[in-house]
Amino acid sequence: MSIRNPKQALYEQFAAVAKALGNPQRLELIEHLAQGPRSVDALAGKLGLPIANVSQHLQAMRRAGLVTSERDGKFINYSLVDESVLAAFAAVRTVAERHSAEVERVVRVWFHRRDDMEPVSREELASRMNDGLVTVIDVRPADEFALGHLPGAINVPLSELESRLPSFESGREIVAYCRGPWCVMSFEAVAELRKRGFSARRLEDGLPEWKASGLAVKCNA
Amino acid sequence: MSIRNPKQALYEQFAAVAKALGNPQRLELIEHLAQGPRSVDALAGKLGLPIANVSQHLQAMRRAGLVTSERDGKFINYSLVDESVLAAFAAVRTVAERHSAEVERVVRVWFHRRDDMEPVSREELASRMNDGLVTVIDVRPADEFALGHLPGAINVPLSELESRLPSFESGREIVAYCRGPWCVMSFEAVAELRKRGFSARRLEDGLPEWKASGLAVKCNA
DNA sequence: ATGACATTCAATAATTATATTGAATGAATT
DNA sequence: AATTCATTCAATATAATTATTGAATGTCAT
Repeated sequence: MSIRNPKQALYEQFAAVAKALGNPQRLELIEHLAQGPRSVDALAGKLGLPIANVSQHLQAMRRAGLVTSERDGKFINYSLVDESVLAAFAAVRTVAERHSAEVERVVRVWFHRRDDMEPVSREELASRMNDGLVTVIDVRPADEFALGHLPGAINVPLSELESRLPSFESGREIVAYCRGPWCVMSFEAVAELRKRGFSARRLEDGLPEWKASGLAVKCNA
Repeated sequence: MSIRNPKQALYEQFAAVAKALGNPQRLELIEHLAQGPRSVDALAGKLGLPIANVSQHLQAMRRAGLVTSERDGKFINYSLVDESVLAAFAAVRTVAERHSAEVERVVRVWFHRRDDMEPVSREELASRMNDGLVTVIDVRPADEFALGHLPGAINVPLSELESRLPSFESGREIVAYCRGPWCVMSFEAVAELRKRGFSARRLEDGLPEWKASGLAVKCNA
């Protein structure tokens, strides 16, 4: 590394952070890490990528100051360094959402009509849960649910949704949530539920954002 | 480009935005564009880079949806697409500031003691300006000053600071600002002023943040 | 100690990013 | 129409990123 002036040195540091965010796999890793600490192995399983590859990505993120790691027996658990990483991800997403026609197109093509998917705000959901007016389903896999979920939510992994449909009260509104604002699982759940005649909506964003806004989270540990 | 699932497609879009932020030159361009629209030529002059190089960076940013361009005669003026780009830059900076020991080191080495450089908040400056208690100097070059500055600020480009020192009232506090939170010019101005016995501080952040927070801006155009 | 397992390291190949150069384009001026 | 000037394009060389493979490291259980 050559001698630089301070301005360049700072810009390089900032660019290093942005660069660490500048890869689709790493963003997906961040979304998973936003749920809580995870081992390399668990992350590799979730993303369907080779372990060595995930390890390299995690190390790159550690170098940039996005994640930290801690050994726990045979496992090494990575976690996000703090909420500022999620805030940066969100800010990047905002730029993309506002300006990239491609994002709009993808959302529209895969999720049909955007207004059909108008989400429930956290505040609205919190108050309707208090009044007992709504069934909240967490469509993430069981292992992620166990590590933290909305109090009162029931875990209905997407793969089990169809088989568990008969157990839902038909008049009652259902709100689904998953990992985050662009996690496809809650979109798919809502689409499926509506096809079967249920009144269903998504929660805005996902569990990490719920947690970040100071609302209660329950955990099975 | 291969066929992807929607999740991958979205992550790729988000990553493209982060990637466009992931280069020190481009970040510096963003800081300049935060002051207002600029031509390729003007930007190249400010950064001291070849015009073709700057043109390529700007095109990369345009592809990612960070900037737009508009022809004005011989010139093509680029501008930031909106404040969300600055918000993303700020979020990235926050991650870097919190977690990168290197940033801290650079700041400390070049700016001596960090607490010496405690900035004035926008609110505080606004009220003290109202009371007429403070001299506000804009240490950016004259061309940037002309395109917008704090009302009541006087333009003292860093290069002219020394020769204009005698014109400053010695009892009065001086607040310096420049392009943004990490723009070195205001740090240097404050250091110089203090060396000469003046009471001087920096404004937190710079002009774009002042503007973004809804405070008035004056312009010579 | 030995084997099992999670992770990292090292080496490689393929892809992508970046800087540089000079030519091409397109708008204004003469 | 010829010139000037800002910008872009095209071609190239260099460097950085990414995925992949298999070996190495470190921890736990037996």
